[in-house]
Amino acid sequence: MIKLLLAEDQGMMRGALALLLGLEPDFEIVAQVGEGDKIVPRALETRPDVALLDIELPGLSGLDAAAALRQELPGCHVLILTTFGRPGYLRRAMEAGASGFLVKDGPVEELAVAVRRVLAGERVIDPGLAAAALSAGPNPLTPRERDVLTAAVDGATVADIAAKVHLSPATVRNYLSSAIGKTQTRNRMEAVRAARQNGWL
Amino acid sequence: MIKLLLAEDQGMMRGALALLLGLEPDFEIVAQVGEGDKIVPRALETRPDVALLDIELPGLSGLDAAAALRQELPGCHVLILTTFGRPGYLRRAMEAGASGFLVKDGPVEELAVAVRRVLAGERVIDPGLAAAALSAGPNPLTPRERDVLTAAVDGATVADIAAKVHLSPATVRNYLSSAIGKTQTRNRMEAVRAARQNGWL
DNA sequence: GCCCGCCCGGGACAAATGTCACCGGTCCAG
DNA sequence: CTGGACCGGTGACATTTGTCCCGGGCGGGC
Repeated sequence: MIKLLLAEDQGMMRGALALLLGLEPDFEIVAQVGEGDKIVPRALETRPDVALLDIELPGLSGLDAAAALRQELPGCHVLILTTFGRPGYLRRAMEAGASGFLVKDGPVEELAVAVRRVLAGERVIDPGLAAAALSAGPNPLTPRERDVLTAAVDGATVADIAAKVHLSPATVRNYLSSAIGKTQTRNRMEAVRAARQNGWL
Repeated sequence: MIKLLLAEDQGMMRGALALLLGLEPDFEIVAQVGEGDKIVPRALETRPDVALLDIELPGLSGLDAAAALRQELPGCHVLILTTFGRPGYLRRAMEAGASGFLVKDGPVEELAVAVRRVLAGERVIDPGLAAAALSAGPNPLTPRERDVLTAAVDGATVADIAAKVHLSPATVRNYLSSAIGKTQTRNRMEAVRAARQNGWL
């Protein structure tokens, strides 16, 4: 019996996947969670063989949870299941020790076969996505530039960002400028967009 | 036998829901589509009793498709199924003649009961969402303000927007200013964010 | 007919933004 | 120990953005 943990915030998706995977005769869903910070505790309780993790989760990110999980429960394979096939996500997933990376666009049948292949020790990654991740290169943004950029989402002013990050407005503008330069964009919004696109956020 | 059409762009979600609904003994999925502009043609072929439509779809929006569907196939009930419970979406769905409005956050079990209730002539709407839709009021943005705002997403400059919408830069700034005023925000990005939030986009 | 809302534009002005040069400090690698 | 990267900050500058004037035109409702 293959024991599965399923982490996904959208209730309907979670329920549907759980039902679906439950139909496989040798699968057993031992835990379902909707928040990232419950992944590790529930995993320690239930000792799954494979953890299916979404990335965008309330609380802890699925990527961070994956890293923690590999620490706490090395026998548990991690399969990332996400809406967005962003190069930086894939890179971070691999660095976090994930065994596979699936996008939700694909057919459902992929899911069960991916679980089995991961359990067999294989790595499951979309070839096109792997190429994109390599061609995009590593994250060029420094931690501070990331902080400032993430604080700049949905139109915060320089003063807002400065307050959020506890920096001088002048410094914030410098970081924004350098981030804009590194992303080869023309303003902060294009920069956050580009950084998001690449999974650098 | 209740015949269903399922429109959803995310392959995994679509497949999972199809399998799930297929388990109900009296349900039959007669069509699955991943693009909005295929909804009406497929519906005309297969004559479903209920159409389950996502809103954000490539091609035609699920809301526009709903309106068209009500025209072409009045006997078919429309059930909107969306990630975002935005007030303006609900309003537009009702205006388009939808019989129900579900958010994907809820449990899967809701889905089948919603389909049955819709078929029984009932309307299925989250009460909290209905209240939000009423309290938010109707869309205050004029068509041009909407155009300019949607062209302003992801950080386009005034010149970019002007080119996209075929307007003078000065006019664009005027529309942006009035949109910012109506949304009670401080800059264009906050305005698009607020407009999005309310489903006014 | 007249008002009103929407459309399209211009000009002027203050504020915000993006860029650049420059400062000092820490810390790490060669 | 020296160069280089990152951090935090300042000041000056040009550009962009947001606001408030103004103008004219079109169409619908009372």
